[in-house]
Parts: sequence; C-alpha cells; structure tokens
Amino acid sequence: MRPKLPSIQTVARHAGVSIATVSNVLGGRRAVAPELAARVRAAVEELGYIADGAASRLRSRQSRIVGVVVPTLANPFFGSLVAALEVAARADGYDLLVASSADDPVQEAARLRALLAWRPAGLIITPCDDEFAARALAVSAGVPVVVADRVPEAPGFDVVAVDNAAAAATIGRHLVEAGRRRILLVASAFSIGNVRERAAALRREVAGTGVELEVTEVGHDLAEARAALDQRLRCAPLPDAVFALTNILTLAAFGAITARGLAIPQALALVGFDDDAWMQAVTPAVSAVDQPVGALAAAAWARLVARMAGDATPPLEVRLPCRVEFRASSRAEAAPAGPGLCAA
Amino acid sequence: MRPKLPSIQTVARHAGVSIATVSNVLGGRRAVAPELAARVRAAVEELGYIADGAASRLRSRQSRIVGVVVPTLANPFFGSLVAALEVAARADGYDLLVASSADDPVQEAARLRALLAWRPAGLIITPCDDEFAARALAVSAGVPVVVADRVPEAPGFDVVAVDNAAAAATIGRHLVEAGRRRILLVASAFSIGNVRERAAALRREVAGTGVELEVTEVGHDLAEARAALDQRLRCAPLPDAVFALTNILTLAAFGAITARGLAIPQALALVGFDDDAWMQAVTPAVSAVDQPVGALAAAAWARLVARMAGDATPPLEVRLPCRVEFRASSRAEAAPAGPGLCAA
DNA sequence: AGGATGCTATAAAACGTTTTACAGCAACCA
DNA sequence: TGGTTGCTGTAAAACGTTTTATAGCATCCT
Repeated sequence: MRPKLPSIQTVARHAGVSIATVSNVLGGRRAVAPELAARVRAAVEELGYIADGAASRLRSRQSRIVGVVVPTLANPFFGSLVAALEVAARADGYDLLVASSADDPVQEAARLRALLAWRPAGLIITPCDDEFAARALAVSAGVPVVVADRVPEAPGFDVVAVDNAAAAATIGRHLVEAGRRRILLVASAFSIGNVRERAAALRREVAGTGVELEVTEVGHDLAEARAALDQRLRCAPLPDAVFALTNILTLAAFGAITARGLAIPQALALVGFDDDAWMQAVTPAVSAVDQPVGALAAAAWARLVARMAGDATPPLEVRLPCRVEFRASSRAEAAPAGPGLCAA
Repeated sequence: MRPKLPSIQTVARHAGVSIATVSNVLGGRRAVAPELAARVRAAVEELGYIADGAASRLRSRQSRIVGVVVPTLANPFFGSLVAALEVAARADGYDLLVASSADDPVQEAARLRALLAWRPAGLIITPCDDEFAARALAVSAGVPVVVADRVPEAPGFDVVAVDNAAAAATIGRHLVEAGRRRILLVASAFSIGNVRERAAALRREVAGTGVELEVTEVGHDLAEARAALDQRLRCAPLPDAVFALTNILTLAAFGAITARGLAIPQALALVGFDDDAWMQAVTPAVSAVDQPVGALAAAAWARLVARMAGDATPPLEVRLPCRVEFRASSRAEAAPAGPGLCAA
C-alpha cells in the first residue's frame, strides 16, 4: 500500500551490478572499479536510495545509535544539553535516540528498556534520582553508560558533572563578604546528589561565620515552588539572601520576592544556579552560576566515545568548573537607583 | 568482547521451545498453551531479554518509530513540543527519533535523510523555512509527514499550526484601543510563514487607524536581536509599543527597553508571542500570546496516527486558537504603583 | 611459458526477528 | 469408522543489509 522505498537490490539491478558491489561502493570497505562505482552512485542518486540503518546494524553488529535519557526536554537546560550532544554525535556519525523520564524512576526504567531495544552503542543518562545505579546495571547488559550532570550514589559509571561544591562555596563566600547574615537556600529535592553537594558546600562555607542558614525543599515545579516561597516570605524573620538551586527555582524566587515588594539587592540578595537568558535581561540582573552545558555535553560524549571504542579502565569522574556571573542582584552596595540610570 | 545480549534463540533454548513459540508468546499473535507461555515468560524474565526492535521491524515491515525534526531543542518552546509529542507517542507504543536542524535548511535535509534511514512510520517536522516542501517530498517517499507549528508554502502536507492571524489581530486591537500610535513589530525572519501571517494580520488590524507600524527583522539569535534593538531605541522617533514575535525576541526587547530606562507600560507597551515562565515573574509582567504547545502536539500526533493508519484523504490544515495573556506591560492606564521601584 | 599472486566482482551465508506453511493430534460429525 | 476440522507447535523462509568465501582474470616473476 505504501510505495516501498528502494532497497539495495533495486539499486544493484538498476546499476547492473551485484548487491555486494553496491554495499562496497557505499561503505567504501573494498576497492571497486571507478566505472562501476560511478554507475552505482548514479543509481543511488536517481532512486533516492537511503540504506536501511536497522538492517545494516543487524548484520554488521555495530550500532550508530546512542540513547539519551533526561528528566524533561521542557527544561531548557536539558534541551541545550541534548542539543549539544546531538552536534557532537552527528560529528561522529551517530544518531541520538532521546527519551525523557519526567523525573519518575519508573518511567526512567521503562524508557531505558525501550532504548535498549534499539541496541544502542552507548547511553548518556541524567538519572532522576540516586538509586538509578542498580536499575541501570541490571538492565544495560554491557552497554557503556555515561551519567551526565548527576552524581549517582553507587559507583560503576563514568560521571561527568559540574563542580557543585566549588560553585556553591564561591556563592557562599560572596554572600558572607557582602554582609548577608541570613541565607535562605531553596532546594528542589535532596534525593539529587547535586543538590546535596551544593547545600553541603554552602553550609561548610558559612560555618563559623555566624551566618544563619535556612534550608527549604520545594520540588521541581515552578508553581508549587512559587507558592512555597510566597508563604515563606510572609513570615519573619525574612532572609537577607536567597540562593536558589535551579533555574526554575530562581525564577520562582525572583517572582516571589518582587511580588512581595522586597528590593533586590537592598533588602535581599538573590543568586541562582543555572544561568538562563532572562536573568541578564531583568532588573536587577540576577547573579547566577553558569553551568557549562556545552562542555558538559562534550565531556560526556568524549567519555562515551572512549568506552564505545573499548576503553575498559575503571569508571572516571569528571568535574567541570562553573563560572559564577556576579550581577546586580547580589551586590553589597546600594543598587543603582533605577532602571534608567543603569544604562547611563 | 561485549557480553552479547540474549537473543530470541537463547530464550527459546532456555524455555525448551521453538523461537516461533517465543515470538508468539511475546507478540500475542497466536494462541500458546498456558504452560509453555509461562515457561517462556520465566525465561524472558530470567535472561532480561529485550527483543531487538530493528530485527523486529525489518521482518514485520511495520515500524514503531516516528521521526521528529525541530529547529533547536535549546528553545523551550520546541523542547516542550517534543516532550508533549513523546508522551503521546509512548502512549501509542512509538519511540521518537529526535533531530534538530539549527535553523539551517541544509542541515534540515541532512537530518531528514538520517531519520529516513531508520524507516520511521511517520515524521513530524517544524521546518526552518518555507521551501521545505519540495525537499521533503523528494526525500520522504511515501512516509506520512505532519508539519507542526509552521506553514509551508507548498501544500501537500498535513499542517497543525496556531491561528497566528487571530492572535496578532487581537494584540493589534488591544494596542490601538490602549491608545498606542507607533508600533514596532520585531520579527525574526520573514522567510517563516508564521511571521508573515502575524505581521500581515497586525498590519490589517491597524490599517486606517492612523497608527504607524514599523517593522524590523532581527533574526533568531538573542544577542544579535538585542544589539539591533539597542540600536533602534537610541533613535527617534521612539515607538510607544513593541510587539515581539518570539519568546527570544520578547526577552531581547524587554532587556533593551529596560536597559534604556524606558518605563513599561507608560512610555512603551510590550507584548510578545510565545508565553514563557519568566514573563509572569518580571515586573511589569509581560503580556504574551500563549501558544498551546500541548494541544499542538496532541493535534499533530492525532493527524500522524491517522495517516499512519492509512488515511489518504487530502491534506488537512488544523489551526489552534491562542490565548492572549494581557498583563501589566501593555496596560493603557498607569501601571500599578506596586512591587518594585522599577515601576515607580 | 606456466604457475603464483593480486585484484575485483559476485554468490551465499549470516544477523534476529516475524510469518508462512506444514505437521501432529484431538475432537467432531455423518 | 473415516474423513474433515480446529488447534497448537515447529521448521524454514523472508526482511535488507554486511561479510566471507570463491571464482575469474590479468599481471608478475622465474
């Protein structure tokens, strides 16, 4: 019923050669007489032939697919990560099979199974919690796995993540030096290693400085986080600094603070993890930790390529430094009087 | 060298049955004695067997893959679109092969070819320009294609898009009624049908009202758009309303306007296409056209499912209404004194 | 000159699955 | 009772490739 796509058979007949010759021309594995090669290429062109990747993989037993699992593509951080991975993958001739777990371990496992059905050459995963290790091991018999942007409890995987501790410590020092005395740490979920690392580093940094550290766990959802923060900012004592651990939480905090009429940075400093375009455009611009998505993707891909090439050395943990963008929202001195003057 | 995954052979031997029986148990196509079925299922469980999707597709000639091409996953609009598509696809037992074109027709064609190599059952595409039609037709011999969120020139595809004209007209009326007299329309690229539709509808709406309409084309890139707008806002006559046609351009406009110290909405109203989370959180909140991503994805998927099921009726064009979120940034009266000093 | 040696084209096997065709067997009906 | 029917299990073919083995044919060397 559908007009069948041309197969290698069709091309071979059309060019008057055997299918092996067509395969050799296209794959470039063995020498073919120039004249025959030209005929084959002409036939390919004319028929619009595209080799069936599945059949090819089946026979050659080497896969040009890499599976990617992220919590959600709706978050631009993961979107950018996947976009960067795709560029790297394409450069090496791989295709990406993308799936998202919706921050649900059950769905994550299901996606993983579905991905494995395509016999990918490797997997790059941002697990949605830390018990991931066991599940993946059970399921991914022998397929190289690189964990990106997360730090699973159990070892056994290559990990490419960000130096959370250093970044959080920098922020902590910055806030303390700016004279902040009461920091509110807004975390998504402590089931995520990143979050624990950031919180721990901040706690360590402010320890002994007399700064009070309050921690709140508000989940991943913007609306819920916003509601929680609205609530918190209605009660004394108000913090004089807010450190939000994701871009979404930073947005929630920014909204809650300005809606409450609290002046940033005079009444309250605001710093976020995960720099996003809007943070530079608002007034005052929001200080943020810029996670190097591109570098993260590149490093993860490099690790995976090494593994796919047979590297059997013990699992590696790569940590990439973050750049902290200090902007107006966390300045110690009085902020510039108003929007108009900023540009002046 | 890698520990081979178990094949249907392995399972069959392990359960003491033929491979056909295993296939029948798993596929549920023919009746199998309960006792044998149980043995098979036990073996599958024990070995962690996952059927090879490629081999399965090859033989059965029916694909459970759908290819998706978007301009970029880094834009949360497309990220959300893909996320929503993935949910719909999974519900019907399909996997998504995602590729991005980086707004480049050449790459788009390349991605399309790569996708076709996996013999997808269908394609959902957001083309990056309007000459897409010919290329896709040439290349996608007989594979159903649904165009999402874009309106290609040439017919021949199912199209699921947004009612750009209605939304833009609503915005136009709103601005005119609010007494704005000089509207600056910030467009990305007129090679995109959406952009032309929006611009045309706005032009139509303000025609004869004495409102002056200025149009500028600034591309897709945030930094470049910002630079262009910075430049424009340095010159008289200043517009008293800005209508930006994408979320990125809205951000660029918001940044340029506030950096220049122009008060929103007193000096200048701002309205954007493509509502984004930050638009509600900033002060003043930015009015925006909310594109129904979820509905868009659902409609596109429904169309594709119909086509994959063999529907051969003429191409359909589905238009989904947008909700316009009127917020403080485009109010006629003085903005509320409220939250920040910015607004004062 | 004649056997060894490259070189290139092809036939056939193989990959892991689904499907088709058939075989065995019990039940059924006249 | 003997043939038809229905049910269930299996062998074998098929899907579109790549790979291996083989065959044909020059060329080279002695």
